Amino acid sequence: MSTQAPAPTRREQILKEAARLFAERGFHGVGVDEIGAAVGISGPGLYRHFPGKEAMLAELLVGISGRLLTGGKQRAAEASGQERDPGAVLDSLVRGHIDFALDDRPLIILHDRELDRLRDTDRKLVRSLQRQYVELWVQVVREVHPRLAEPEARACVHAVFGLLNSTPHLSRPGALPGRAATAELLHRLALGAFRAAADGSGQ
Amino acid sequence: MSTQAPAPTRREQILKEAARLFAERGFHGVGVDEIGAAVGISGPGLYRHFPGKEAMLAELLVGISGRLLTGGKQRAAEASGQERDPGAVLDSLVRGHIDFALDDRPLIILHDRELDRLRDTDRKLVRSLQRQYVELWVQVVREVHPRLAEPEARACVHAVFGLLNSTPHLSRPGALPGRAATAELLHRLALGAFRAAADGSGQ
DNA sequence: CAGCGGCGTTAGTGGTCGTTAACCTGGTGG
DNA sequence: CCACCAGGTTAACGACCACTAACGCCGCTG
Repeated sequence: MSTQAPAPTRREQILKEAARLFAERGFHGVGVDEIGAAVGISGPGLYRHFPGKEAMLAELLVGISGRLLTGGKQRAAEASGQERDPGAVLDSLVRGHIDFALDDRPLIILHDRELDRLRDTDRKLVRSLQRQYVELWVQVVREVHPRLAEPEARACVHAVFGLLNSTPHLSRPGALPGRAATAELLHRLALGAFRAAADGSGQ
Repeated sequence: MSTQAPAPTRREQILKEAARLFAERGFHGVGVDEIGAAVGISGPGLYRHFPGKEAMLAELLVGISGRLLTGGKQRAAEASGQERDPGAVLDSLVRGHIDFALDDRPLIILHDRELDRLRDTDRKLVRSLQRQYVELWVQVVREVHPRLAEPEARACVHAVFGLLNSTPHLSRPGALPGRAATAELLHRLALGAFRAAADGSGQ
């Protein structure tokens, strides 16, 4: 890869540590002094980089929602030469989401846990990005499984997100098989769930 | 049914409202005055019923973990006449968990979100109950799908919990099909996920 | 070399929150 | 009728916390 960790800026350090702490103890459970200490500066020094504690959370949530969406759009687009194969697109979406869940565990946790701590305007933005991401999935799922009506497809997508996002919640990471095996397992679980939902009431 | 809502005691009112508020805004995000106001008394009056705010959370989490476990044990036991059918047991476990997730949404949310706000002793108790519940599922899943090794089965169970617990997270309940339809859909998703995981790498 | 702006620091400050203290009140049993 | 107790009340206290103020250091740039 050409991107070789180009010396993380202070802002990025702060965001990374804030994400970890917020995920561990909750937004209200972490003080600014702790965040500062985690990057080697203390307390109010953070205000040289962010206008406030909530701004950090907002940037984290907008960031991850945006990256999920753009990643999803990209995968949906690049797999669509003429004669696009919907199954391959869904496959790619699932794999991309799994990579996210396994590599950015704190962000995935924050993403559906601390959304309500945002100001109205930020929360609306994040929700909009999340909604677009869901709709992207719904569309692809319905191409692969045309028997699924739209509300059912949307419910399935939400449920599968719950499935894919479940791994970060495990306290000790050692409880899982290796990363590759876990990814493969989640992949099978997700696709199997969609297929079972689409196979109608007759099993 | 013979149980016809036998006049909820004050303690029960408090627990119910506290569960709702904790689920909405997080343990640290809710003040004791709000909890009091939600049941018509104000602030410190709660201390006639609980030794502190954390005791409410502890009772909620121990309560739900315990009820999940005893419910699961019961279902596993009653389905096991001689010639027990593992598929039916798993079916029953899934249905029972879905009922819980759909009927006690706040508790399900708290259950995997605010565990870390407990004192050591309470947290250990809850974790122990959760672990037993997981192991119960793992055992049944491996009877139904013997090809699954134990670590994989455990990972699958965690993931399916994530799937089943995903519905409470949806902000507006109106986004789903009716309760029965949602339950049926979740049931198919869960069993389909297990089956797909067990069907090995060949799809 | 002067000055200035980025990036810290420490010392407050106002507000919130969990908890305790002290007091009140209506029903109940001796 | 009186004592008591369960279950409230309001007032206050101490800790904590996000944020601001005032100041200091240091590497640029002109």
